[in-house]
Amino acid sequence: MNVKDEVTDKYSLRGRVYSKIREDILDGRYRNGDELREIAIGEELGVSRTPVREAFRQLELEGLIRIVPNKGAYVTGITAKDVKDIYMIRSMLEGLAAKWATENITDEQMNEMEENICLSEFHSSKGHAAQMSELDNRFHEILYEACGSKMLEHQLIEYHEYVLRVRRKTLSQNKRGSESTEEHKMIMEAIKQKDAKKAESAANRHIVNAYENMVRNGLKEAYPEN
Amino acid sequence: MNVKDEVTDKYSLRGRVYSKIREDILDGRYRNGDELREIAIGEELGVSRTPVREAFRQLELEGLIRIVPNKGAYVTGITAKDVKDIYMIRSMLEGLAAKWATENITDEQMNEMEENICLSEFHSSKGHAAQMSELDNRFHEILYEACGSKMLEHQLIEYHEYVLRVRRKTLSQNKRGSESTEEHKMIMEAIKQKDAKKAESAANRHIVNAYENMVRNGLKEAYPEN
DNA sequence: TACTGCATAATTGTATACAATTATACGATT
DNA sequence: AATCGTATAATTGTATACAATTATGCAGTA
Repeated sequence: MNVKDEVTDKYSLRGRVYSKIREDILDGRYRNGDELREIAIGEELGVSRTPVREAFRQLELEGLIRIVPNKGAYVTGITAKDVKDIYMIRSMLEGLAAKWATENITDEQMNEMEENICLSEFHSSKGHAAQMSELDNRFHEILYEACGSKMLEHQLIEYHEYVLRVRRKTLSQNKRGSESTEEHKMIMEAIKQKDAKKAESAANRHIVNAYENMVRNGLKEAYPEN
Repeated sequence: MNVKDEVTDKYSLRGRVYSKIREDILDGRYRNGDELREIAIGEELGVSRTPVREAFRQLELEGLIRIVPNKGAYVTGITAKDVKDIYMIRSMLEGLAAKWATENITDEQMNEMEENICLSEFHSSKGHAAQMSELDNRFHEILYEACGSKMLEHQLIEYHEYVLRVRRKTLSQNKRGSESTEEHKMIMEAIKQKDAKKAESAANRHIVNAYENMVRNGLKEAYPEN
């Protein structure tokens, strides 16, 4: 797949409609139990029902809405507990990815990981929040690619996307930045040493720490209790 | 939600068209790289392009096909390695579910689990393959419900569905039946004793054992190598 | 032969029309 | 007043029409 394809894909109507509704659910614009009407959403986005319906089917598969046949689509949303569960699940899977990466990472991926950490240390010291966020995302993407499993990569990307939205709700703060980079470094070094156990536990802890940081920054207040 | 809703739900939540195409991919009728044409599949199933397109969007989200805009839908399929990866991922998540179940299982769920194992022992001794299969599926469903996490349950059901298809490809054999029941019993007892660690490791091992049994029964021969 | 350019066909993307189902309003009946 | 039944409206499910894009075949040319 060349670059043009990727761009086309990303901005195609299909993707756009799906992404928009998904974002609105994860951002809390549509709330738990809200009924989504095909025509209303279509008009809002300037499209017909067809692309909206296709998006609905995807959202249902993802568990964000529930479609009752011949009745309608109802937002399932996510609660504070869901977010916690996702982080716990992700902690395990991220550990598995780190473990597998010790066997499967390529030299090129290893290099990009080291470069990523080097840059993170720089921008962290400067307090560049936007760059830090970008580098953090990229670190995890590299890890997912490096695990050598299409299935695990696919799964982790899905959870990571959840997290990107959730994080918007909590305050971004750069104190976590240096801690996070330090943890990335530990994961990277364990992978470099091919120490599977160490890589796994470091990745486990990293995600749990990220979650606990979010809780301290008002996650509970941003999501419904149940 | 009454019974009728559940039934309706079961057959349309993931529509008929989606299920059929998915099955055909997982059963190997469509092979890696095959191009799926909306009209052809629609005619085969006696529907128009609209439901087929909706199914395609879902299958793409699941990673079973890849849609290139304005070109077509191409089967991604699953390889022997994918199956292995899924089992390893599922092993971890099933362990997590068992761990969480020690805290969240209801008396009713515990009872059904015990009943399930009792029946499994009976049908195993009689060599009733169909009942064994049904009871095995149900055991895992109970475990997923009992973990008390919508997110984890959703995820495990998805993986479990994969497995249902995959298992068809390997010979079902009843020697595994008694072993499997024994393992279920260990998981159940650990949950009953609220021994989280024991429950987790027992569930981990159970899934790994199930995978190894599948390998012994010709999994590799049933799927493409890469 | 190999390659280019154009016309045609095939396929997907989107909008719309119609059918099936469900929700709602309102009058009749008790 | 409350309830039931029916007519109407609203909404979803599916099919089809048309537009946009891509694939294909073929004549012409070097």
